[in-house]
Amino acid sequence: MNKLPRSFFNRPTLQVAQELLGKILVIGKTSGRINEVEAYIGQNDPACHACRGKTERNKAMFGPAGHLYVYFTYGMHHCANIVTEKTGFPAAVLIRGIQPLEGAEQMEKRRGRKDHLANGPGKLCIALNMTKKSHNEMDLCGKSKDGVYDDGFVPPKIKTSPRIGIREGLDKKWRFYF
DNA sequence: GTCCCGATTCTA
DNA sequence: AGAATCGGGACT
Repeated sequence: MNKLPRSFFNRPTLQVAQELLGKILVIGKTSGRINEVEAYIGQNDPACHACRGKTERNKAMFGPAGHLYVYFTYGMHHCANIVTEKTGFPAAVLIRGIQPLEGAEQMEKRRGRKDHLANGPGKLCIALNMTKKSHNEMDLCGKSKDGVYDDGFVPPKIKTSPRIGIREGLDKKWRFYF
């Protein structure tokens, strides 16, 4: 399996988002195939956390591509994104769903159930044990095994829709899944 | 310092 | 349809 290099993420976000579908996200001893993502792009995207500028929370989005942007929301959930585009341009791809591969048993334990292990951004962070404290700003293109891998899998026809759970920017169909 | 609400999830 | 639950960010 090839680990995706920083150059993969340092490209237009919509392209990165679609090409992430079918790739394998590895975090610690758990992994899964990405099957749902959303793009959040820059200061002109009203749904993007960075639309009103750089803050302590969203600063990872302004950093180099290939790093994680993990944030805490609704008082109880974490969501994980992979930063895209050049340093200084705030954009990222939210990972909304994966099909569990390695460590499924561990994921079942963390989730406390055997189904719906990682079919949502909050659930996925629980399954992979990702938190803001431990994973925000982590580099996925470094020496560590954590990262995104290509095993040659080609996803079926990609579907699109408006992004989930937002109030503005519903005109953009930046959710991709299969 | 205060106030409002969220890129969610689960249950009823 | 509604609750759970708390930190960030906009604003006083």
